[in-house]
Amino acid sequence: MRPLLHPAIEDVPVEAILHALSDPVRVAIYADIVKGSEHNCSTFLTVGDRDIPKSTLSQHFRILREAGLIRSERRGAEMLNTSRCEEVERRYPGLIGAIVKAHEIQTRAGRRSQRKR
Amino acid sequence: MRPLLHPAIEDVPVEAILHALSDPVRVAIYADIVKGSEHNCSTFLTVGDRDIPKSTLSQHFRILREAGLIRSERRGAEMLNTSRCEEVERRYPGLIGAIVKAHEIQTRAGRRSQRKR
DNA sequence: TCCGTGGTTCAATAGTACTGAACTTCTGAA
DNA sequence: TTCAGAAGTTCAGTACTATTGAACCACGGA
Repeated sequence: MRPLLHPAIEDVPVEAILHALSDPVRVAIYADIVKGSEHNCSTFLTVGDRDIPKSTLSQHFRILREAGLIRSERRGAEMLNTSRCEEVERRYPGLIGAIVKAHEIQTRAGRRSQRKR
Repeated sequence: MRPLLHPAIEDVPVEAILHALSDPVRVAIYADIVKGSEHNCSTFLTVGDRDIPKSTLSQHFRILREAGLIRSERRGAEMLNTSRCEEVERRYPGLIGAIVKAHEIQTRAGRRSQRKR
């Protein structure tokens, strides 16, 4: 297996970060990781009410990783993913916070409008 | 020609905004429009040092428009594009500001490293 | 009414993303 | 040790999205 790639934040264009977070599954995953607890990939085999195949999940993690958003470390058989938000914050202040907050706002609004139905 | 679609901000998912701004050409265009002046599309027939075909440009504007980021109005033969950032700001506070700022930081860093070469 | 300018639409092609199947790596049990 | 199982990755085929040239529409002015 090829080694995990963790680019320096300086080498990550904003576009890559926005692209990584422009997928509903990936923001959901990332928002969860940012909350602070360590996660392995299998935590996310279902996101919302969708089942995600593990090959897809693996790609999602790769994209988050290569956008400099998370750090993945092999721990035995599994993988521990932690957020790199301090680094991102240093380079692009306020960016991650605003996106995660926007995601929360949307999630709350979504739950409200679901209750109405 | 079909009428221009301007969704209500409430109907725009964050993912659409991030996706719209995850393209280098589109952020560049949007950053310019946010600065406040009105623009028609042809202003952007070259972005940076790339030539953009006008069909492509038209699609980029459509994506920005359908992400709720800009408002386009026909003025005679041309199109005036203005930013809807107050509305976006009301729904997703801090988001646009952080992204535009990140884009500036990157542009500055890019110019610096080009000078070094 | 015709031309030029500014945009859009269409359809073909190029480029990404998703996913099942096969594989690797590690752990724990027998 | 060996084997089964759990956690991920890789590959390759298919499905989706983006880009772009060509043809078109819409308006304004000569």
